Amino acid sequence: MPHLSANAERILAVVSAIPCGQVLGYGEVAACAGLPGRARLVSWALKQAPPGSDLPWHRVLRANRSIAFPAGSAAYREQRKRLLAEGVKLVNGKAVDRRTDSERRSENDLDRALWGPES
DNA sequence: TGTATGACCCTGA
DNA sequence: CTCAGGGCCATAC
Repeated sequence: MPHLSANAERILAVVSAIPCGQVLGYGEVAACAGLPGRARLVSWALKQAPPGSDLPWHRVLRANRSIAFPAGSAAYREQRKRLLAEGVKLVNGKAVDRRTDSERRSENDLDRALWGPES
């Protein structure tokens, strides 16, 4: 196994800690690993990561929540497949994790209860 | 040593 | 919404 830098190790650790059904941006992962502004290092680390590992690489998206691979490529389809399998919706090429969705739903319910059905 | 490339990001127009 | 400009870091040539 090639020896990865400490930075790359931290990055991969953060990625592996992303809960199922949730997604993070490259920049967010970098910041979470204590490397703000080093989004590029995240992509590099993911490429270096051994295939076959349990690393949930598919939960890492762009800052705008879109898949980083060229649309239609094999990797793109693979990532989309894995995300859908975890309940992550893909609307207009952009991902919406379940947590945000349910939060928004309960938020709407609360708003309706407090303010009434119409605005 | 210097340039080019990438699973990127932010700001401003 | 798009586009351009600058920043970022590791690798390859």
